Amino acid sequence: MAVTIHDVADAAGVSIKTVSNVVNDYQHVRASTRARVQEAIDRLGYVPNLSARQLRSGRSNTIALIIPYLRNAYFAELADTIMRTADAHGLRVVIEQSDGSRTREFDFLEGPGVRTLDGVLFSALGARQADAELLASLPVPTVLLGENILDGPLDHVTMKNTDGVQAATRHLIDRGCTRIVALGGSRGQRGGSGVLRMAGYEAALVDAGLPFDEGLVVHVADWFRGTGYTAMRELIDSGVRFDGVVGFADSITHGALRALQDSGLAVPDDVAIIGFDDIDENLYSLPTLSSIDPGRSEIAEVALRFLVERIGGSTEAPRTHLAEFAVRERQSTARI
Amino acid sequence: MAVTIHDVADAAGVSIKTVSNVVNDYQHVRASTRARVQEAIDRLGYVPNLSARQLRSGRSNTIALIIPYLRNAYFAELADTIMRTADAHGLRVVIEQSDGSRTREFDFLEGPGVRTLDGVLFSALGARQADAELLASLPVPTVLLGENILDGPLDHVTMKNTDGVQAATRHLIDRGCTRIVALGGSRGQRGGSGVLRMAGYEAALVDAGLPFDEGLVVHVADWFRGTGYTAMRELIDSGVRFDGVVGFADSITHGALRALQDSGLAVPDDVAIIGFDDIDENLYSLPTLSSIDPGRSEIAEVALRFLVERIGGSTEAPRTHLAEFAVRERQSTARI
DNA sequence: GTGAAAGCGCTAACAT
DNA sequence: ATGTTAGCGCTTTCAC
Repeated sequence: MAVTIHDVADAAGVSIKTVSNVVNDYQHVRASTRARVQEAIDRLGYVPNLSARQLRSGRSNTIALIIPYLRNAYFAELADTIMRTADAHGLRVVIEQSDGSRTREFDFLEGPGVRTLDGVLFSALGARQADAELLASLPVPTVLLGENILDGPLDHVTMKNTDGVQAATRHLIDRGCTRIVALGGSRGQRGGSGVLRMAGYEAALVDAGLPFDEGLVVHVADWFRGTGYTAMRELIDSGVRFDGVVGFADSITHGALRALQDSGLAVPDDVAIIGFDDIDENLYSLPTLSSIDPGRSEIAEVALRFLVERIGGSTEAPRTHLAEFAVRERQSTARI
Repeated sequence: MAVTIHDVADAAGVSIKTVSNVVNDYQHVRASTRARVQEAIDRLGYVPNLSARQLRSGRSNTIALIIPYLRNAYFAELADTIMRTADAHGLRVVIEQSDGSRTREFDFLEGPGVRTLDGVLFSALGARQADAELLASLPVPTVLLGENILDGPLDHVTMKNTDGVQAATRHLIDRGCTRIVALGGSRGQRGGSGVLRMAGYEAALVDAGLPFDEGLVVHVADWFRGTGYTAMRELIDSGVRFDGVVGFADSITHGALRALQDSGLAVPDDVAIIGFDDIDENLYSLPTLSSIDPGRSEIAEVALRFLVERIGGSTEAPRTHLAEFAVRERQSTARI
């Protein structure tokens, strides 16, 4: 059997309360007592039982991060950033993959596992605006990342989807592009990132006095590389002409880039292309991929700050924070 | 306060034991009783408290996966595969990032958090052969993934590093390459994957009667894209001539690919290049990257099977399993 | 500054 | 087939 607080107490000749005080860095413990207890802890190799601590205190110092897919580089990089930021708050992070399924999202959010957590960061993909009410009655503090549910009952930290894509589109226009493909527009729900990003595309066209051509809008069902590849191949094969592409996620944009090249189109000479997310891969692809940096570390920092405040009992009205974005210019949109 | 088993028992007019029996799908419960209890559970919205269950039973149905870096696509894809496999065993997975640091690895393995877990899958990077003894006395069942500690006290599931790189090198030789760079050889410890892969490279040269040239061996400190890029640039700038590259990890190989192209070398015409890991990115790079598929799903399946057996109390002698590999031929090594 | 006692919610051992 | 009881290891409350 493992060493318990009682064993330490016996060995040090004190009560378990005193051992607990030492373990938890309680201030008012006589130095000599503390030393004696610490010696016993070290000698016996005592390690506190977190299950017991959690059952009693109701706190686990652990939060969950719900994301759709770990294989998607954007989410893997987000998870990494969040884990490191959480570390600084003394919080551990467990990652849940939802596969973008609303059912899986809520199975987790309402299941027994979530109650062992101090809070949740929820990057929703399946959940909709209509689920706002369900989100209002979750058992633990939750902060939303990403889109889909706007003006909901929860703190919400995300990126400037519309402004970012508008800047990306303007970047292509400034470069001389006039027929720009919007890759990743989704027929999806109001408030989904596909829709928000589409708005940025349209706004940039309006600003520049360029016509909006429905034939340049490519819808996709998901954001895997292969989906971007297939969609771009089909567009090219359909005979549509264009000189720029703004991809709504780097993953599909890399697929599209490859499709352009397979079709004999030179990038950026024939077609300039820019993505969104600024994943590590962009720095080493051929050509390197211009992208919108959505401010991942700002998102991680603010989301954790909000969550820690809620865990601490804050009952402020729900807040929304949009991280600053930046255009990262690389070879795929270089001037010829 | 949350609804407890007592509340349900009162509501259903039974004892807490009966509620527990229903919740845990114990067979010998009268159908009518079960229905009554279930109704109370649903009506009250009872959800079991996992902390209490774990404290009492000593089981959490959760395992940890320790990996160096989530940002590295190989590990992100491995984590995904393992999470899905674990799901089928009814196990949850928490991911720990070690940054490849021995200290971080052992801080976790010997810390309080690990005792709340039923087992650990440990992809060691910092730990060494010399740590074998420490690994023998871990508090929970642990299965090793990857290299570094061979013939240790634990079950060990990994890939055919030597055979895989030997096949990759032979693939280049078959294609006509005679001066092949080994990218990723490490001066590291005996048993590290860099060393094992290096052995495969040398074996293939011997088989083919090709000379071993130390000048074609490039050492790297880590496996990030940028490291591969820099190392390849330096090699090229040094004036060494070569017509093939076998990269010991896809990440550094993608960096090297980009460096070749930046230096005006055509792939595969001037230089053929093959990697190791078979990450998703290989399918969409320009050119697509040939690679060794190390058998990730087999690794995940066997590792979980071993771990589940150990959790079940198996005291068999430590086993080693090497997954089958496969050469995935793509454009980067296509015959001209 | 330290101790005694209670009890978090559950499962397991033993009754019946 | 169901009930009773004990106790997992800890933190918390209240004494002193």
